[in-house]
Amino acid sequence: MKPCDTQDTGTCQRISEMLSRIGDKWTLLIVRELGQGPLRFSALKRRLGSISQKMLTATLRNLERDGMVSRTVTPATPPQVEYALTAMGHDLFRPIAALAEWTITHADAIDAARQAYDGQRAA
Amino acid sequence: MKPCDTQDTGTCQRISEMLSRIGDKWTLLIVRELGQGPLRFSALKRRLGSISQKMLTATLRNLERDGMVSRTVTPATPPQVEYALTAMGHDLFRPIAALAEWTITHADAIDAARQAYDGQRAA
DNA sequence: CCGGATCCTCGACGATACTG
DNA sequence: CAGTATCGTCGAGGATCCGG
Repeated sequence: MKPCDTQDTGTCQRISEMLSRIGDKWTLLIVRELGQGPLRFSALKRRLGSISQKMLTATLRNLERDGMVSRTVTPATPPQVEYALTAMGHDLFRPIAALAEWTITHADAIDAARQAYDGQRAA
Repeated sequence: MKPCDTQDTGTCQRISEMLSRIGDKWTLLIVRELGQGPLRFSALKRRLGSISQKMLTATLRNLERDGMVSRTVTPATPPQVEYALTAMGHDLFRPIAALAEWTITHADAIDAARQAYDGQRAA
């Protein structure tokens, strides 16, 4: 029932690792873009706007290594590289969407809690 | 359907923020412990083993500020402080459990993808 | 027992310049 | 176009000491 209660420590760390990956600065945004269809490197970079090439490359490498994203090179001049979500990558959407929905429905309550907490400290 | 597709940028950032919080080094482990019942500061620290007091305090403060955890002080010598999940904190379990389940069922596929990726680079 | 204050280390991330 | 390499910054997190 609970995320880790019945799991051994290794499995729990695994879950935490997954959360860290998705919770990092760019993964969610990249997966979001690719969720709408394959994109080339530059197109992806343009859509994300403020990301550096370094981080885009690194994040894509991680996603590729974990089998979430496929990388297809089309030999040409200039070269073309297309990134797309794999089946597993798409699958990942479902549980993330659940967490997203939870966050949206609780956003007001969280804000209220923060204001209450901060207000109390000012006194 | 998708986590952020239909959401404005602010909401998407909100979701990312939530993922970062849960994905940080200690939050999941702490929430996991408190999910089984309230605990005092030292007991929590003992259970987590390798955490520093600083990080335990900081993480608990964040959770308290967001309304996920309640902090109850019992005046005494020595002082007693008990931490417990709030209703909202318990609620958080559900979407996290979904992600945990996903991770467990795909763990083997991810491992295989990593080995394939790493193996190819060695050549 | 609880937790604040301080110092230090280290990895994430960004900016820039360079290559096939 | 799609990267790699290098450098610098900054904050997360650990260790330790101190106070209520």
